[in-house]
Amino acid sequence: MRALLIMGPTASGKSALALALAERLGGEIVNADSMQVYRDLRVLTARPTPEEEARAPHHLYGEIDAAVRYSVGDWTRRATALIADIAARGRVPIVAGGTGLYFMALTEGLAEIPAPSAEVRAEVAARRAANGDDALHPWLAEVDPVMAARLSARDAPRIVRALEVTLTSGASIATWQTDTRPALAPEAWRGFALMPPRAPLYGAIDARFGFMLENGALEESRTLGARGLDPMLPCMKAHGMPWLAAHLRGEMTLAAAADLGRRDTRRYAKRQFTWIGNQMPDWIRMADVSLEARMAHVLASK
RNA sequence: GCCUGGGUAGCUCAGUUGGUAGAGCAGCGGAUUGAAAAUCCGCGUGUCGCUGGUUCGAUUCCGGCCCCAGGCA
Repeated sequence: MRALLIMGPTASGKSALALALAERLGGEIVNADSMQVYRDLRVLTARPTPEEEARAPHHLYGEIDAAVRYSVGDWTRRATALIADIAARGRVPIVAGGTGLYFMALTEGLAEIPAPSAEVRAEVAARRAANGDDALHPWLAEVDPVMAARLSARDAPRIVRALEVTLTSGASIATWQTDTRPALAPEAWRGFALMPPRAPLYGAIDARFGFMLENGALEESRTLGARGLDPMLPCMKAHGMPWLAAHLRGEMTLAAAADLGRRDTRRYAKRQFTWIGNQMPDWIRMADVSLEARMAHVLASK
């Protein structure tokens, strides 16, 4: 069975569409959202409810602890195996989520690169802590001029990654990345991108944040915050979490935290539109807004 | 009804002694190969309330009108 890939900006209704398709086609849903893989913030990350999960098989939702630094590589290996397994059982794999990089890893590929050694990671972290972020780019220019030229001097996460790979493997990450092959064959999938009008989507984002707060988002944040985890961990960066944490520390009002959470979410939606528009040229764009129209659209072109 | 203050970007405002205007926030465009809901790069998006007049030229000066906030009635 050909896999159906459903991408769209946050709050556009991906989960509802995936669920309706799964029920209609006998499908199983695979999560492609980098935050919904975590267990801790069910409400704040808009994960499907237990009732929704009971209506069709859901995979890769809420199974990772917030203390884990999950990655696109971890996800891609799991998702690829799951998609093959679902298809082998004669069911339709429906991959739904908003993380463009995850879909890209599936359809374009993710290079196999040796994991940086613990020693190198520690060395990079130590030098970063000692000399500051500004010292990272000059260092990269010494050991990997190609990547240094490619990256902005202020793009710390990518610079750190490039340093770690080069120092561990002895070869530039740019070299490793040239060997990239799709995890899914082109004929094995069909991609659909939800492209609703922007203004109403922003309205939905704003409204949803209020709904989240009314349904336990603040308590979730408090519980996660109480664990005292590194604020740089991915799960700690979920939209709203840093601001709600600041509010819980008494640094801002709940209203101010909510406004900032909404703003971050709107900006994220904009980046997702950009990703779809420029990284997913072959995906079928769907301007439809209603679930019925979207269902008809997908069923007609799958 | 009268007086005063104010109408400039989506919002809050600055400014132009007359040469079609700029900050913050919001927003927009782009990048994206193991943190990607991350991270980074780029961009003012404007009938200066409306309308006459003076002027080579008006958002700016003058007249009239409209709207908003106070105050006096």
